[in-house]
Amino acid sequence: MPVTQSDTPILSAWETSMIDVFVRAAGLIGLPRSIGEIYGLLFCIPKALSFDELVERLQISKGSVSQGLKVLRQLGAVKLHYVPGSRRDHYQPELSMKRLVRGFIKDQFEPHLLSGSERLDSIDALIEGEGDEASRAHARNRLGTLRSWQQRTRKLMPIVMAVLGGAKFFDKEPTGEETII
Amino acid sequence: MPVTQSDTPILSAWETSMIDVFVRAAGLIGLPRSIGEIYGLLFCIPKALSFDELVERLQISKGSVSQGLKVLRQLGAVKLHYVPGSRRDHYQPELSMKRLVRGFIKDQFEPHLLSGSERLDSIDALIEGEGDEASRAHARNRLGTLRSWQQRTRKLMPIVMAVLGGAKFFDKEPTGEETII
DNA sequence: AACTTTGTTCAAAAAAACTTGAACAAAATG
DNA sequence: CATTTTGTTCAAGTTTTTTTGAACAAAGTT
Repeated sequence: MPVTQSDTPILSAWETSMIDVFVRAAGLIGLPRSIGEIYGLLFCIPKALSFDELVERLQISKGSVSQGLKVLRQLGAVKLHYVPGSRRDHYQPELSMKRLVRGFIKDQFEPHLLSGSERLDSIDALIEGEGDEASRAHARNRLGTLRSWQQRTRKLMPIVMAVLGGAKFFDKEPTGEETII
Repeated sequence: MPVTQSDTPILSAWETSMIDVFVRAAGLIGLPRSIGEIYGLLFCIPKALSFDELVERLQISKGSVSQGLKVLRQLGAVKLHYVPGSRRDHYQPELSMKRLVRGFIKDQFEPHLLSGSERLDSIDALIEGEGDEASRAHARNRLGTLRSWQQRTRKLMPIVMAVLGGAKFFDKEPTGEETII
């Protein structure tokens, strides 16, 4: 018997649209379509879904679902949900924006910031071994600009988290311990 | 005469490292390597560079430079700099982090947020035409979550800009008009 | 222990993104 | 107005990323 596309659509119209939103959002932050689809479907459905249900309803390969869930777990964007009487893993979406953002920053952003600092130090060393004093001065100056960008980015993170959590934020400097939102 | 790689390197060691930093940063925000290279070189050099100088020193094609500069201009990440006696365009990097970030948000982020709002409205409509009341209720609920994420993202932007500008930020709510950084 | 279920891994295929360079347009120059 | 200079466009080529699916591992069942 030829395998035709089932005539009862696997996803409803609103689910398809919702998943589309997440696919685009994933693209925006540099994640593959399949990850957007997986999170999107979990976001739509009231109950926890198993691996197989994701494969079947999204019509994507086991490989993609396996890798996609791995990344989503790393990011803290999905949670394992125990389902009595089933030995399959079941997944639910993390719905706290704060936790989602924190996971993303921790996993994708901070590592780059960190390695960035080391790289800047090594550039500092290279500068001293090249050119005349005037051009070294300019180079040092630009490196300083870059360092200030890094610092400001670092300072920004806790503020972002605070705003998202609705929590109070305290500046680390003793001069201005003021509250935000 | 065979064209061998010139033996006077076109980029010094520190410039190469610095450009590497920008190439990685570009990747982090979803921009191609060539754009990181172009901005990176402009960032290193004290004087404004012409189109041709970019092609020659970076050893990339005219096409890449042309497209790269187009994007960088859209983002406001480079500025045209008039050089007397030359009819070539000369470019300088935008060095204000605040302006760089604003350009990026305006160009790459806001459009998605906006179209996102419209999409959410159309999902709202789709929900009403499907399923039983219980599942519609759940769907509306999740849509609400998504809307709240959008709103919070929107609220975040001005705060980010304020922090980057070193300017004072005032909460819109009359309850807490407190200062930050 | 053999078999089934559940999920991972990874090489190959497919798709997407980026770069190149030749053809082209626009404007200045001789 | 022919020529040169300057830069853009876009089809084709290249590279990178993503997806697939078959082979495999781990753990539960009979």
